[in-house]
Amino acid sequence: MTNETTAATEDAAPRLLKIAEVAEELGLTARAVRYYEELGLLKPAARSEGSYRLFDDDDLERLRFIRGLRDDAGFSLAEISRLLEDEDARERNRERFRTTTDLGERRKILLDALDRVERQATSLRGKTERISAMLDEVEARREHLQRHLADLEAGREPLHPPPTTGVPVLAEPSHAQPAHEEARS
Amino acid sequence: MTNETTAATEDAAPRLLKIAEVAEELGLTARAVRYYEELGLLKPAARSEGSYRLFDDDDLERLRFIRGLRDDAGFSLAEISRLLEDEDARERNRERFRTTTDLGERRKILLDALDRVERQATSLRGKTERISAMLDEVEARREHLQRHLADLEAGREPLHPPPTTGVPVLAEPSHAQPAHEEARS
DNA sequence: GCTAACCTTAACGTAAACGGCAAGGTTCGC
DNA sequence: GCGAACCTTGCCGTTTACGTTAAGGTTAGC
Repeated sequence: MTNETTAATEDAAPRLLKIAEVAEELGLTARAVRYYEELGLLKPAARSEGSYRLFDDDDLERLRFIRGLRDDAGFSLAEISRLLEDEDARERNRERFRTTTDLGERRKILLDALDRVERQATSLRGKTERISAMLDEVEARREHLQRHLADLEAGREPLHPPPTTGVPVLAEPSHAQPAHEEARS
Repeated sequence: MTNETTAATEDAAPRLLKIAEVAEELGLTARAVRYYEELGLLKPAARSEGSYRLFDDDDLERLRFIRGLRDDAGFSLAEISRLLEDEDARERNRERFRTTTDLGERRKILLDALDRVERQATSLRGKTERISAMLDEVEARREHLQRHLADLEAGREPLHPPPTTGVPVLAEPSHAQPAHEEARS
Protein backbone atom coordinates (compact mmCIF):
# COMPACT_ATOMS: atom_id res chain seq x y z
CA MET A 1 0.00 0.00 0.00
CA THR A 2 2.43 2.67 1.24
CA ASN A 3 4.75 1.92 -1.60
CA GLU A 4 6.41 4.62 -3.69
CA THR A 5 9.16 3.05 -5.71
CA THR A 6 9.80 6.29 -7.55
CA ALA A 7 13.10 7.24 -6.01
CA ALA A 8 13.17 10.84 -7.10
CA THR A 9 16.91 11.12 -6.68
CA GLU A 10 17.86 7.84 -8.32
CA ASP A 11 17.50 6.64 -11.90
CA ALA A 12 14.17 6.46 -13.71
CA ALA A 13 12.61 3.46 -12.01
CA PRO A 14 11.77 0.92 -14.77
CA ARG A 15 8.57 -0.09 -13.00
CA LEU A 16 8.98 -3.85 -13.08
CA LEU A 17 6.05 -6.03 -12.12
CA LYS A 18 5.91 -9.57 -10.82
CA ILE A 19 3.75 -12.07 -12.59
CA ALA A 20 0.72 -11.85 -10.29
CA GLU A 21 0.64 -8.09 -10.63
CA VAL A 22 0.79 -8.39 -14.39
CA ALA A 23 -1.95 -10.97 -14.37
CA GLU A 24 -4.20 -8.82 -12.23
CA GLU A 25 -3.55 -5.74 -14.32
CA LEU A 26 -4.41 -7.51 -17.55
CA GLY A 27 -7.13 -9.83 -16.38
CA LEU A 28 -5.07 -12.89 -17.19
CA THR A 29 -3.72 -15.64 -14.97
CA ALA A 30 -0.10 -16.19 -14.05
CA ARG A 31 -0.31 -19.58 -15.69
CA ALA A 32 -1.44 -18.09 -18.97
CA VAL A 33 1.41 -15.61 -18.95
CA ARG A 34 3.93 -18.37 -18.29
CA TYR A 35 2.34 -20.40 -21.03
CA TYR A 36 2.72 -17.57 -23.50
CA GLU A 37 6.36 -17.34 -22.58
CA GLU A 38 6.64 -21.09 -22.99
CA LEU A 39 5.29 -20.74 -26.53
CA GLY A 40 7.79 -18.02 -27.26
CA LEU A 41 5.23 -15.26 -27.56
CA LEU A 42 6.98 -13.35 -24.83
CA LYS A 43 10.58 -12.92 -23.80
CA PRO A 44 11.22 -13.29 -20.07
CA ALA A 45 11.76 -9.53 -19.91
CA ALA A 46 13.96 -9.84 -16.85
CA ARG A 47 14.50 -12.05 -13.85
CA SER A 48 15.05 -11.09 -10.25
CA GLU A 49 17.91 -12.38 -8.11
CA GLY A 50 15.86 -15.42 -7.19
CA SER A 51 14.71 -15.89 -10.80
CA TYR A 52 11.33 -14.25 -10.37
CA ARG A 53 9.93 -13.11 -13.70
CA LEU A 54 9.86 -9.32 -13.98
CA PHE A 55 7.83 -7.50 -16.63
CA ASP A 56 8.23 -4.00 -18.00
CA ASP A 57 5.80 -1.79 -19.89
CA ASP A 58 6.70 -3.26 -23.25
CA ASP A 59 5.86 -6.69 -21.94
CA LEU A 60 2.55 -5.36 -20.73
CA GLU A 61 1.85 -3.93 -24.17
CA ARG A 62 2.73 -7.19 -25.80
CA LEU A 63 0.46 -9.08 -23.44
CA ARG A 64 -2.36 -6.66 -24.08
CA PHE A 65 -1.81 -7.25 -27.77
CA ILE A 66 -1.97 -11.01 -27.29
CA ARG A 67 -5.06 -10.79 -25.14
CA GLY A 68 -6.81 -8.56 -27.64
CA LEU A 69 -6.06 -10.84 -30.53
CA ARG A 70 -7.15 -13.85 -28.56
CA ASP A 71 -10.34 -12.44 -27.05
CA ASP A 72 -11.53 -10.00 -29.66
CA ALA A 73 -10.31 -11.49 -32.86
CA GLY A 74 -10.47 -15.10 -31.87
CA PHE A 75 -7.01 -15.82 -33.17
CA SER A 76 -5.28 -18.96 -32.03
CA LEU A 77 -2.01 -18.56 -30.20
CA ALA A 78 -0.31 -20.01 -33.25
CA GLU A 79 -1.73 -17.25 -35.42
CA ILE A 80 -0.84 -14.67 -32.81
CA SER A 81 2.65 -16.05 -32.78
CA ARG A 82 2.92 -15.45 -36.51
CA LEU A 83 1.62 -11.92 -36.18
CA LEU A 84 4.08 -11.20 -33.42
CA GLU A 85 6.91 -12.68 -35.40
CA ASP A 86 5.97 -10.43 -38.26
CA GLU A 87 6.02 -7.51 -35.86
CA ASP A 88 9.43 -8.51 -34.58
CA ALA A 89 10.73 -9.01 -38.09
CA ARG A 90 9.43 -5.56 -38.89
CA GLU A 91 11.45 -4.12 -36.04
CA ARG A 92 14.56 -5.94 -37.16
CA ASN A 93 14.01 -4.84 -40.73
CA ARG A 94 13.85 -1.23 -39.63
CA GLU A 95 17.18 -1.65 -37.96
CA ARG A 96 18.72 -3.34 -40.99
CA PHE A 97 17.24 -0.68 -43.20
CA ARG A 98 18.80 2.09 -41.17
CA THR A 99 22.21 0.45 -41.05
CA THR A 100 22.57 -0.05 -44.78
CA THR A 101 22.81 2.33 -47.68
CA ASP A 102 22.76 -0.29 -50.40
CA LEU A 103 19.72 0.42 -52.52
CA GLY A 104 19.24 -3.18 -53.63
CA GLU A 105 19.40 -4.27 -50.04
CA ARG A 106 16.89 -1.66 -49.04
CA ARG A 107 14.60 -2.69 -51.82
CA LYS A 108 14.69 -6.30 -50.66
CA ILE A 109 13.90 -5.26 -47.12
CA LEU A 110 10.96 -3.22 -48.26
CA LEU A 111 9.63 -6.00 -50.44
CA ASP A 112 9.86 -8.42 -47.55
CA ALA A 113 8.08 -6.00 -45.27
CA LEU A 114 5.41 -5.45 -47.89
CA ASP A 115 4.91 -9.16 -48.20
CA ARG A 116 4.46 -9.58 -44.48
CA VAL A 117 2.10 -6.67 -44.28
CA GLU A 118 0.00 -8.02 -47.10
CA ARG A 119 -0.26 -11.38 -45.44
CA GLN A 120 -1.34 -9.72 -42.23
CA ALA A 121 -3.92 -7.66 -44.08
CA THR A 122 -5.31 -10.69 -45.86
CA SER A 123 -5.51 -12.57 -42.62
CA LEU A 124 -7.43 -9.76 -41.00
CA ARG A 125 -9.64 -8.79 -43.90
CA GLY A 126 -11.46 -12.09 -44.08
CA LYS A 127 -12.37 -11.84 -40.44
CA THR A 128 -13.42 -8.22 -40.55
CA GLU A 129 -15.55 -8.56 -43.62
CA ARG A 130 -17.53 -11.49 -42.37
CA ILE A 131 -18.03 -10.06 -38.95
CA SER A 132 -19.03 -6.61 -40.07
CA ALA A 133 -21.41 -8.07 -42.61
CA MET A 134 -23.07 -9.88 -39.76
CA LEU A 135 -23.01 -6.76 -37.67
CA ASP A 136 -24.66 -4.74 -40.40
CA GLU A 137 -27.40 -7.27 -40.72
CA VAL A 138 -27.94 -7.48 -36.99
CA GLU A 139 -28.12 -3.72 -36.69
CA ALA A 140 -30.53 -3.45 -39.56
CA ARG A 141 -32.66 -5.92 -37.73
CA ARG A 142 -32.43 -3.92 -34.56
CA GLU A 143 -33.58 -0.77 -36.31
CA HIS A 144 -36.43 -2.62 -37.87
CA LEU A 145 -37.48 -3.92 -34.49
CA GLN A 146 -37.20 -0.50 -32.95
CA ARG A 147 -39.38 1.05 -35.63
CA HIS A 148 -41.84 -1.73 -35.20
CA LEU A 149 -41.90 -1.24 -31.46
CA ALA A 150 -42.28 2.50 -31.79
CA ASP A 151 -45.21 1.98 -34.17
CA LEU A 152 -46.82 -0.40 -31.78
CA GLU A 153 -46.42 1.90 -28.80
CA ALA A 154 -47.80 4.79 -30.82
CA GLY A 155 -50.79 2.66 -31.67
CA ARG A 156 -49.93 2.71 -35.34
CA GLU A 157 -50.32 -0.19 -37.71
CA PRO A 158 -47.24 -2.37 -38.07
CA LEU A 159 -46.93 -2.40 -41.82
CA HIS A 160 -43.20 -3.13 -41.93
CA PRO A 161 -42.77 -6.46 -43.58
CA PRO A 162 -40.23 -8.71 -41.92
CA PRO A 163 -37.06 -8.92 -44.01
CA THR A 164 -35.45 -12.05 -45.33
CA THR A 165 -35.97 -15.42 -43.73
CA GLY A 166 -33.59 -18.20 -42.89
CA VAL A 167 -30.03 -18.12 -41.72
CA PRO A 168 -28.44 -14.70 -42.07
CA VAL A 169 -25.49 -13.45 -44.04
CA LEU A 170 -22.58 -15.52 -45.16
CA ALA A 171 -22.84 -17.03 -48.56
CA GLU A 172 -19.65 -16.19 -50.38
CA PRO A 173 -17.44 -19.13 -51.14
CA SER A 174 -14.30 -17.91 -49.43
CA HIS A 175 -13.70 -21.54 -48.59
CA ALA A 176 -15.97 -23.11 -51.18
CA GLN A 177 -13.26 -25.23 -52.64
CA PRO A 178 -15.45 -28.09 -53.86
CA ALA A 179 -12.55 -30.36 -53.05
CA HIS A 180 -9.91 -31.05 -55.65
CA GLU A 181 -10.19 -32.72 -59.03
CA GLU A 182 -13.45 -34.70 -59.20
CA ALA A 183 -13.61 -33.94 -62.94
CA ARG A 184 -17.18 -32.74 -62.90
CA SER A 185 -18.04 -32.32 -66.58
CA MET B 1 -21.60 -39.03 -63.90
CA THR B 2 -24.59 -39.35 -66.21
CA ASN B 3 -26.82 -38.50 -63.30
CA GLU B 4 -29.76 -36.14 -63.60
CA THR B 5 -31.94 -36.49 -60.53
CA THR B 6 -34.26 -33.75 -61.68
CA ALA B 7 -37.23 -35.87 -62.59
CA ALA B 8 -39.05 -33.29 -64.68
CA THR B 9 -42.35 -35.09 -64.35
CA GLU B 10 -42.26 -35.80 -60.61
CA ASP B 11 -42.33 -33.46 -57.60
CA ALA B 12 -39.66 -30.88 -56.89
CA ALA B 13 -36.79 -33.12 -55.78
CA PRO B 14 -35.69 -31.94 -52.29
CA ARG B 15 -32.03 -32.54 -53.18
CA LEU B 16 -30.92 -34.41 -50.09
CA LEU B 17 -27.25 -35.04 -49.57
CA LYS B 18 -25.41 -37.67 -47.58
CA ILE B 19 -22.83 -36.62 -45.09
CA ALA B 20 -19.76 -37.13 -47.25
CA GLU B 21 -21.28 -35.05 -50.02
CA VAL B 22 -22.06 -32.29 -47.56
CA ALA B 23 -18.57 -32.45 -46.15
CA GLU B 24 -16.99 -32.22 -49.58
CA GLU B 25 -19.25 -29.39 -50.63
CA LEU B 26 -18.43 -27.33 -47.56
CA GLY B 27 -14.83 -28.26 -47.03
CA LEU B 28 -15.58 -29.89 -43.71
CA THR B 29 -15.22 -33.47 -42.54
CA ALA B 30 -18.02 -35.89 -41.87
CA ARG B 31 -16.78 -36.16 -38.31
CA ALA B 32 -17.06 -32.41 -37.79
CA VAL B 33 -20.61 -32.38 -39.11
CA ARG B 34 -21.59 -35.21 -36.79
CA TYR B 35 -19.91 -33.36 -33.96
CA TYR B 36 -21.94 -30.23 -34.66
CA GLU B 37 -25.07 -32.30 -34.57
CA GLU B 38 -23.89 -33.87 -31.33
CA LEU B 39 -23.54 -30.38 -29.85
CA GLY B 40 -27.03 -29.51 -31.00
CA LEU B 41 -25.96 -26.95 -33.56
CA LEU B 42 -27.71 -28.89 -36.25
CA LYS B 43 -30.88 -30.91 -36.41
CA PRO B 44 -30.55 -34.30 -38.11
CA ALA B 45 -32.49 -32.81 -41.05
CA ALA B 46 -33.72 -36.23 -42.10
CA ARG B 47 -32.73 -39.87 -41.98
CA SER B 48 -32.86 -42.44 -44.71
CA GLU B 49 -34.45 -45.86 -44.29
CA GLY B 50 -31.22 -47.23 -42.90
CA SER B 51 -30.71 -44.15 -40.71
CA TYR B 52 -28.27 -42.39 -42.98
CA ARG B 53 -28.16 -38.67 -42.26
CA LEU B 54 -29.69 -36.64 -45.07
CA PHE B 55 -29.14 -32.89 -45.42
CA ASP B 56 -31.19 -30.33 -47.28
CA ASP B 57 -30.33 -26.83 -48.45
CA ASP B 58 -31.22 -25.23 -45.16
CA ASP B 59 -28.82 -27.55 -43.41
CA LEU B 60 -26.16 -26.57 -45.89
CA GLU B 61 -26.83 -22.91 -45.16
CA ARG B 62 -26.63 -23.53 -41.47
CA LEU B 63 -23.38 -25.38 -41.85
CA ARG B 64 -21.95 -22.61 -43.98
CA PHE B 65 -22.98 -20.21 -41.27
CA ILE B 66 -21.23 -22.28 -38.64
CA ARG B 67 -18.11 -22.66 -40.72
CA GLY B 68 -17.98 -18.95 -41.42
CA LEU B 69 -18.35 -18.03 -37.80
CA ARG B 70 -15.75 -20.56 -36.80
CA ASP B 71 -13.14 -19.85 -39.47
CA ASP B 72 -13.61 -16.19 -40.18
CA ALA B 73 -14.80 -14.79 -36.93
CA GLY B 74 -12.99 -17.18 -34.64
CA PHE B 75 -16.07 -17.89 -32.58
CA SER B 76 -16.10 -20.96 -30.40
CA LEU B 77 -18.77 -23.53 -31.06
CA ALA B 78 -20.35 -22.49 -27.76
CA GLU B 79 -20.66 -18.91 -28.99
CA ILE B 80 -21.95 -20.11 -32.33
CA SER B 81 -24.48 -22.18 -30.48
CA ARG B 82 -25.74 -19.06 -28.74
CA LEU B 83 -25.95 -17.14 -31.98
CA LEU B 84 -27.86 -19.96 -33.61
CA GLU B 85 -30.20 -20.26 -30.66
CA ASP B 86 -30.89 -16.56 -30.95
CA GLU B 87 -31.63 -17.08 -34.63
CA ASP B 88 -33.97 -19.93 -33.85
CA ALA B 89 -35.67 -17.94 -31.13
CA ARG B 90 -36.11 -15.17 -33.64
CA GLU B 91 -37.89 -17.52 -35.99
CA ARG B 92 -40.14 -18.76 -33.23
CA ASN B 93 -40.86 -15.22 -32.13
CA ARG B 94 -41.94 -14.32 -35.62
CA GLU B 95 -44.38 -17.18 -35.55
CA ARG B 96 -45.69 -16.23 -32.13
CA PHE B 97 -45.94 -12.66 -33.26
CA ARG B 98 -48.01 -13.57 -36.27
CA THR B 99 -50.35 -15.81 -34.32
CA THR B 100 -51.28 -13.26 -31.70
CA THR B 101 -53.07 -9.97 -31.86
CA ASP B 102 -52.58 -9.02 -28.24
CA LEU B 103 -50.61 -5.79 -28.24
CA GLY B 104 -48.99 -6.38 -24.85
CA GLU B 105 -47.90 -9.79 -26.03
CA ARG B 106 -46.52 -8.36 -29.22
CA ARG B 107 -44.66 -5.71 -27.30
CA LYS B 108 -43.05 -8.35 -25.10
CA ILE B 109 -42.00 -10.34 -28.13
CA LEU B 110 -40.47 -7.32 -29.74
CA LEU B 111 -38.63 -6.36 -26.57
CA ASP B 112 -37.23 -9.85 -26.28
CA ALA B 113 -36.13 -9.80 -29.89
CA LEU B 114 -34.55 -6.42 -29.40
CA ASP B 115 -32.67 -7.70 -26.40
CA ARG B 116 -31.29 -10.65 -28.32
CA VAL B 117 -30.32 -8.50 -31.24
CA GLU B 118 -28.53 -6.07 -29.01
CA ARG B 119 -26.59 -8.85 -27.37
CA GLN B 120 -25.59 -10.16 -30.77
CA ALA B 121 -24.54 -6.71 -31.87
CA THR B 122 -22.45 -6.17 -28.77
CA SER B 123 -20.83 -9.54 -29.21
CA LEU B 124 -19.91 -8.72 -32.77
CA ARG B 125 -18.96 -5.10 -32.32
CA GLY B 126 -16.06 -5.83 -30.00
CA LYS B 127 -14.57 -8.18 -32.50
CA THR B 128 -15.11 -5.97 -35.52
CA GLU B 129 -13.73 -2.87 -33.92
CA ARG B 130 -10.54 -4.45 -32.76
CA ILE B 131 -9.92 -6.28 -35.96
CA SER B 132 -10.64 -3.38 -38.26
CA ALA B 133 -8.49 -1.11 -36.14
CA MET B 134 -5.68 -3.54 -36.72
CA LEU B 135 -6.52 -3.75 -40.38
CA ASP B 136 -6.44 0.01 -40.72
CA GLU B 137 -3.06 0.17 -39.13
CA VAL B 138 -1.71 -2.64 -41.23
CA GLU B 139 -2.98 -1.05 -44.42
CA ALA B 140 -1.56 2.31 -43.47
CA ARG B 141 1.72 0.56 -43.04
CA ARG B 142 1.39 -1.09 -46.40
CA GLU B 143 0.76 2.20 -48.12
CA HIS B 144 3.71 3.74 -46.39
CA LEU B 145 5.91 0.89 -47.53
CA GLN B 146 4.61 1.14 -51.06
CA ARG B 147 5.34 4.87 -51.23
CA HIS B 148 8.74 4.21 -49.80
CA LEU B 149 9.42 1.53 -52.36
CA ALA B 150 8.18 3.66 -55.21
CA ASP B 151 10.46 6.47 -54.09
CA LEU B 152 13.39 4.14 -53.93
CA GLU B 153 12.77 2.68 -57.35
CA ALA B 154 12.38 6.16 -58.79
CA GLY B 155 15.73 7.05 -57.27
CA ARG B 156 14.14 9.59 -54.98
CA GLU B 157 15.11 10.27 -51.42
CA PRO B 158 13.12 8.38 -48.83
CA LEU B 159 12.05 11.20 -46.62
CA HIS B 160 9.06 9.44 -45.15
CA PRO B 161 9.66 9.04 -41.47
CA PRO B 162 8.70 5.65 -40.11
CA PRO B 163 5.48 5.87 -38.07
CA THR B 164 5.07 4.81 -34.51
CA THR B 165 7.25 2.20 -32.91
CA GLY B 166 6.39 -0.70 -30.68
CA VAL B 167 3.47 -3.05 -30.66
CA PRO B 168 0.58 -1.81 -32.79
CA VAL B 169 -2.96 -0.90 -32.00
CA LEU B 170 -4.97 -2.19 -29.11
CA ALA B 171 -4.86 -0.13 -26.00
CA GLU B 172 -8.43 0.43 -24.92
CA PRO B 173 -9.41 -1.32 -21.73
CA SER B 174 -12.30 -3.34 -23.06
CA HIS B 175 -11.20 -5.97 -20.58
CA ALA B 176 -9.11 -3.85 -18.26
CA GLN B 177 -11.02 -4.85 -15.21
CA PRO B 178 -8.17 -4.46 -12.72
CA ALA B 179 -9.67 -7.34 -10.82
CA HIS B 180 -11.39 -5.77 -7.87
CA GLU B 181 -11.19 -7.55 -4.53
CA GLU B 182 -9.41 -10.73 -3.67
CA ALA B 183 -12.25 -11.98 -1.50
CA ARG B 184 -11.57 -15.65 -2.13
CA SER B 185 -12.38 -17.06 1.30
C1' DG C 1 15.90 -14.69 11.31
C1' DC C 2 11.36 -16.41 10.93
C1' DT C 3 7.35 -17.09 8.39
C1' DA C 4 3.48 -15.97 5.38
C1' DA C 5 2.89 -14.82 0.88
C1' DC C 6 4.62 -15.22 -3.53
C1' DC C 7 7.53 -17.38 -6.90
C1' DT C 8 9.85 -21.38 -9.48
C1' DT C 9 9.74 -25.74 -12.37
C1' DA C 10 7.52 -30.15 -13.21
C1' DA C 11 3.91 -32.82 -13.93
C1' DC C 12 -0.55 -34.24 -14.47
C1' DG C 13 -5.58 -33.02 -15.47
C1' DT C 14 -9.23 -30.95 -18.48
C1' DA C 15 -12.54 -28.87 -21.88
C1' DA C 16 -12.98 -28.03 -26.69
C1' DA C 17 -12.92 -29.67 -31.27
C1' DC C 18 -12.32 -32.80 -33.66
C1' DG C 19 -9.23 -37.42 -35.86
C1' DG C 20 -9.27 -42.19 -36.35
C1' DC C 21 -10.43 -46.87 -35.80
C1' DA C 22 -13.44 -50.88 -34.84
C1' DA C 23 -17.50 -53.57 -35.58
C1' DG C 24 -21.30 -53.74 -37.86
C1' DG C 25 -25.47 -52.09 -40.90
C1' DT C 26 -26.94 -49.88 -45.63
C1' DT C 27 -26.86 -48.71 -50.70
C1' DC C 28 -26.23 -49.51 -55.12
C1' DG C 29 -24.61 -51.04 -59.47
C1' DC C 30 -24.03 -55.13 -61.94
C1' DG D 1 -27.99 -61.26 -54.38
C1' DC D 2 -23.46 -59.81 -53.70
C1' DG D 3 -19.39 -57.03 -52.99
C1' DA D 4 -17.45 -52.38 -52.82
C1' DA D 5 -18.30 -48.15 -51.00
C1' DC D 6 -20.48 -45.58 -47.71
C1' DC D 7 -22.85 -45.00 -43.33
C1' DT D 8 -23.84 -45.88 -38.25
C1' DT D 9 -22.62 -45.68 -33.30
C1' DG D 10 -19.25 -46.17 -29.99
C1' DC D 11 -14.87 -45.14 -28.04
C1' DC D 12 -10.24 -43.86 -27.54
C1' DG D 13 -6.45 -40.53 -29.15
C1' DT D 14 -4.69 -35.69 -29.98
C1' DT D 15 -3.89 -30.79 -29.97
C1' DT D 16 -4.70 -26.38 -27.87
C1' DA D 17 -4.82 -23.50 -24.01
C1' DC D 18 -4.63 -23.41 -20.15
C1' DG D 19 -6.03 -25.22 -14.54
C1' DT D 20 -4.29 -27.48 -10.67
C1' DT D 21 -1.62 -29.57 -7.34
C1' DA D 22 3.13 -30.90 -5.75
C1' DA D 23 7.60 -29.89 -3.96
C1' DG D 24 10.30 -26.80 -3.17
C1' DG D 25 13.11 -21.71 -3.41
C1' DT D 26 12.48 -16.32 -2.57
C1' DT D 27 10.82 -11.89 -0.59
C1' DA D 28 9.23 -8.92 2.70
C1' DG D 29 7.34 -7.59 7.04
C1' DC D 30 7.99 -7.84 11.79
